[in-house]
Amino acid sequence: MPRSGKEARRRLQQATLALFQERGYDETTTAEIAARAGVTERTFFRHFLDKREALFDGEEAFRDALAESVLSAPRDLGPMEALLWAFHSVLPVLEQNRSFSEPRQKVIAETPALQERVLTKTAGLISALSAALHRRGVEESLAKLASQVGMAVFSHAAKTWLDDPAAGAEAHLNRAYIKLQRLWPSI
Amino acid sequence: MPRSGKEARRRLQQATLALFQERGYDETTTAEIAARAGVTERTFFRHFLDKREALFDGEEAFRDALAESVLSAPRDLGPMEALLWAFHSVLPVLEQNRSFSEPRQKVIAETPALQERVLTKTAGLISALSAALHRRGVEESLAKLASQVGMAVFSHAAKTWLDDPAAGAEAHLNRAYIKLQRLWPSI
DNA sequence: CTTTTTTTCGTCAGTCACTGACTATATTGT
DNA sequence: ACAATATAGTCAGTGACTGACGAAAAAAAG
Repeated sequence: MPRSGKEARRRLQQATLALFQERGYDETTTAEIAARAGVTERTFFRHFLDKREALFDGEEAFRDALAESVLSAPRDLGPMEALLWAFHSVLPVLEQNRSFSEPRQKVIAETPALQERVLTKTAGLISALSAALHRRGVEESLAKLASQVGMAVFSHAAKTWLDDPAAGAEAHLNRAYIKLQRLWPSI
Repeated sequence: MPRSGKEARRRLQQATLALFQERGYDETTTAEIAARAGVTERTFFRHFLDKREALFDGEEAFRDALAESVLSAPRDLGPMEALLWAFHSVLPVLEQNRSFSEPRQKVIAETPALQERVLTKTAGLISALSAALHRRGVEESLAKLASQVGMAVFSHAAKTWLDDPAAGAEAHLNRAYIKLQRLWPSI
């Protein structure tokens, strides 16, 4: 077993997903995960803060990319339009990781503890988006509201896309935004 | 010590909030909470599913009240208007529990684990609102989107109201909705 | 008021997530 | 080859949470 650091981390991620699929979250112990990855339980907790976090690696990079994208949006766009611009720009990342996201989503769907963590990750994304909008000159509380609404649209699109990938992520995102606009028929 | 069930439950809630205030969440043990409530640790876990839940008692009733209110809204109201109607109808509950909510909010603000639980409670509210809207004839995914947006408005109003109670909860809710509408200048 | 039934609680033993402190081994740079 | 650094193993411990069982109080039945 190579002591290369990042490889052990990858093996731990794979082992985590695999065991959660096979036995379920509650019936999987961190010791078992470590064992399958050819590593000690202590090493698991050096790479990940807790049992759940192994399934959410890379969210930090995704968050930063999203915030960067908001900042690089054309300056004449309003808050919601800037957010949509950013969402569209990260869709390739989604389509890239589909093979990993799909089984992950199934595990999460049947595990309340993991759903709870999804919510905090989403909250982190909202905070990052909100901060980015604020740096674009949007008033703080308005930026927060816009980010929450935007994330609702994006999450909705991501979900419908996972259920029906044929249409393409782009189309789902557009549809989600149209649905939102229907809430105010005057738009 | 009376073995009355609900009184022990109340003492456990009070002890939980008090100890979280004094020593912080992480430095408080469930055994200490139980001891202050004059009860055993085992009893704590009989009343509450986990260490966090003692701070979130009553949310279930609040959720049901909110959903009921959505269903009892005038039938000619659109989704967002029905939600706002429901929010306004539960504002008295908020103003009622202010003395309890205020210290609770402070503890939550400095405890990530509790913030995570807030998010799941909020998600539960959104689900209930969404189901209620769906029973009003709103298409399912649109109901979910509307509920997310609505909860964003309500949460925002609740927060600003806790920071500045002078204006009254009603005013804060109206202001929050106006802020949202500013996102689409054409409304 | 006594007996039976139900609810709530205490006790005990155990599992498992997670941490700190220390040591060992591999990797990197000189 | 040697020191410096990063990563992993070992060990002992804390604390949240659970299951099983018996005890005691409260409520219901007689």
